[in-house]
Amino acid sequence: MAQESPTFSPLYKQIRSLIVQALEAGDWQPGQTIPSEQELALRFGVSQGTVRKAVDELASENILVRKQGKGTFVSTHQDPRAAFRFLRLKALDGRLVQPKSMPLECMRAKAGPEAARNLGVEVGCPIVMVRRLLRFEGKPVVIDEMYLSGDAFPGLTMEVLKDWHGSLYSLFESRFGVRMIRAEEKVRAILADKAVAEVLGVAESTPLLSVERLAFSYGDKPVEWRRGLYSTEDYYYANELS
Amino acid sequence: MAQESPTFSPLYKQIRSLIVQALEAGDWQPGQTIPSEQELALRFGVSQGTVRKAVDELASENILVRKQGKGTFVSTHQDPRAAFRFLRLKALDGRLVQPKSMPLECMRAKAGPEAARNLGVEVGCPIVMVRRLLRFEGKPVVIDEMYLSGDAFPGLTMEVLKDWHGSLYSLFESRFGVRMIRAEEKVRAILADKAVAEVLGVAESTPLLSVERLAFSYGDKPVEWRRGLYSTEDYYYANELS
DNA sequence: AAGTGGTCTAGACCACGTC
DNA sequence: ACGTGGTCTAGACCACTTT
Repeated sequence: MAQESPTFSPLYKQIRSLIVQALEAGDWQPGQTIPSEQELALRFGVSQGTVRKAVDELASENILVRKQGKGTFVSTHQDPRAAFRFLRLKALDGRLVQPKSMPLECMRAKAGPEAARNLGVEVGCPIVMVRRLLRFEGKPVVIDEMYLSGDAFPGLTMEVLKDWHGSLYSLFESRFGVRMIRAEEKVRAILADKAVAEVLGVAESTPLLSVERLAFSYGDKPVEWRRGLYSTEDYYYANELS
Repeated sequence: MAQESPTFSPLYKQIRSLIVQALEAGDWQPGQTIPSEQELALRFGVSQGTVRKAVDELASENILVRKQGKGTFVSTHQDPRAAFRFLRLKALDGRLVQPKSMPLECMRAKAGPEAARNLGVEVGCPIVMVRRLLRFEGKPVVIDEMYLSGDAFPGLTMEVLKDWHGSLYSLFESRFGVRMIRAEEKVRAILADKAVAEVLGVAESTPLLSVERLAFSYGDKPVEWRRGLYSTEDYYYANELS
């Protein structure tokens, strides 16, 4: 037999790709259902079982959400329960608290070497820098500074940020069509400098978590690089190992 | 029809339980293969597809490992590549480094209220306390203090710890038959006190990660409660969000 | 060649939600 | 009653490893 599959890819992986392409193209919007498995099977010319395996994989990656009896939905950052997915903070007693975001600064700039490397663009490309404060139960807990590809976020201004009540990722999703799929975080411990201490309402030299995040959209494309400083006097960063 | 399934449980979940029971009973040892899907299907009187679904789930939880053409294996902490699973530290440049463990203290005691609550035992039950230092490339980076149910770890002494070259979890697995399946971690930032600073070779009041971990064995039984202090001058705590 | 897991199919039936 | 996803089956064939 000819060994004709050095790039062998199972059918369900190809179906998976087709579904992701449709999501990227905006054929199905966040929060809405996608066509039924039967219909997708017909459309793609495969059996329902093969579509099922593709959807299973996307559901396990939190890109789709299955609901028995109702259909399969495109996951959305609008869902308030999804907020914890990308902000792993819990109150010391384990409670999940919904933070409120307060923008501090929003400016357009050119990518420096570090931002360019992380975002996978050329040095000097247009980017947007956003600084904001997160309050939990009224108390400032997180200060974030993030860098976004300018091209992907036209018209992102201080006013837009101020008018938005919800998570940043739900703004990105609904206003700019940019959906965060996964992220990598690097956590270290640092000391609060004077400026940060003032904003967070803690003493200078208070220990803080430094959480550097690179967030990816479809196709593992990096679209956001951010660094957050977390005060962990009343909250902790929760993680699950398995 | 009678609504006879308030406690409905799919067949594959039951098969999953049977497999976990066999693992708990020690029928199949870490690193070894389990019987083939065909054989399990025969033994349990279900189709191969149902066994497959059960095994799929256990593989996704890192309890089993599938290897095409070879069989399905019981995962083991002996595998050096599995060390990162429960110790999420990488060098600043992203390299994975294999740490060396150095025991500092090992004593038996009675559970205080906090340890008892976390381990799910009565106050006063026998426990073992272990303190140890982790070195990465010669440098001290982590100091750990852990509490274990005394009953589950008979004969765990300083000598045993000193003689062991490998991860603690591989020692627990091979010598005591206790296998860690998953864990929850709470991460905060704290300041090094004088004693800790000395051991880690950093200045007093250096910011450190405080990583509190509760580790579970089969059946979500808590068996280890530990707190680690991580120096993040040369390493970071890596996490993947999705 | 034989044995393992991996993929794909087709069809039956169950559980859940909506009409 | 109907449509959706969820489970279960039986069988065929593919890809990988070992004998």
